[in-house]
Amino acid sequence: MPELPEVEVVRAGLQPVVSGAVVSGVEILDPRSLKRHGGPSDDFVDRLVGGTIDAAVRRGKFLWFPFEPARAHDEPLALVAHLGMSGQVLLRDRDAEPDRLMRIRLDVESPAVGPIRLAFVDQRIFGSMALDETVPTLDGRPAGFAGPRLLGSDPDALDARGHRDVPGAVGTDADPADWVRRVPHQVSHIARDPLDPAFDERRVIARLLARRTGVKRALLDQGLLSGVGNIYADESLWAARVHPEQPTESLSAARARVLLAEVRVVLLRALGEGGTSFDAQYVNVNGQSGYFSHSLNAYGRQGETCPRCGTPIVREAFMNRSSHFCPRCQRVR
DNA sequence: CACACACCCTGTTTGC
DNA sequence: TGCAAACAGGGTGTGT
Repeated sequence: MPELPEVEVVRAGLQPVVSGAVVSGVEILDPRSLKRHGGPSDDFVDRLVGGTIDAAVRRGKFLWFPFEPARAHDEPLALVAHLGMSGQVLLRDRDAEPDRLMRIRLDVESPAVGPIRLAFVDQRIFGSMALDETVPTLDGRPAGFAGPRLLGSDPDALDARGHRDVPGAVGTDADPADWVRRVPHQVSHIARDPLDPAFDERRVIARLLARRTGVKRALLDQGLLSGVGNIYADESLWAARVHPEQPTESLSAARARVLLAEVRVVLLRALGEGGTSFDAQYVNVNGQSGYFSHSLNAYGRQGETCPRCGTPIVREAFMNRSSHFCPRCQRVR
């Protein structure tokens, strides 16, 4: 469940369960799911067991759990999870039948719900878990979103750009905990996402216009802005009436602002519908699917009519994937 | 530094 | 029905 809304749905589902939870047991069923862990499986297990998870934090498509090891460590650690193309984190009873494609099993004692299992399930093994050191954020702002509820679920908390920035809430500037302003080393090169209160819109637009590539490639560059993948790139470009191959250097700042505004609208709408799901592969922590697939205007709709003008949506090969757009509404100009 | 591309993997769906 | 090919929403490393 790979893009920002789907990862946020998972994060929000885990946050109340993992906060303050003590890890009681870890089993690596497939070591390939630890490929981003800088050490052997034994090291992963040994350092995790007995420790306490502080929270569930997300930046873009990356999810991590700030973590206090059983024995005081010189540097704060984080358990980093990336879902890749097909990863899931599912909450299961410990005596439940194991999920067939479970790669990592984490048993925790949760203050909120008691003993429970976090099952890392991943068909294609593009996802991973890892223990990683953390570094302070460069701008001194919170490293990601760690709120107690789904991002965007409280309309009163959103500012004009769709940002949530509530003083005093976990994961905002007012939170004194150390982990709030520390980011896992392997996430530190990932840019902030467009729903992050610390997202620097002017700087991102300046960098976007300075590139010499197609605008969709830029939208997918997680070092420029994070959280947008193939589905939401296509949906945002459709909403903003921008062709995916529109050269970035030909965009006006005004058009770039409109595009980023549409990115936010699309991400927030998807959040409101629990994310996009095409099948059982993409589910929340309880195994339930979202509904945004019913709201798609371009993605996966090749041959069907554009909801705006009635022209058939086309699909074109793009970076080993596909772009879907309306050839009439979205022209290179 | 920025960009384009190859690569990593497996299970399910499709088309013959 | 059986089989192979196509397909899938990710990030990273490398070479230019």
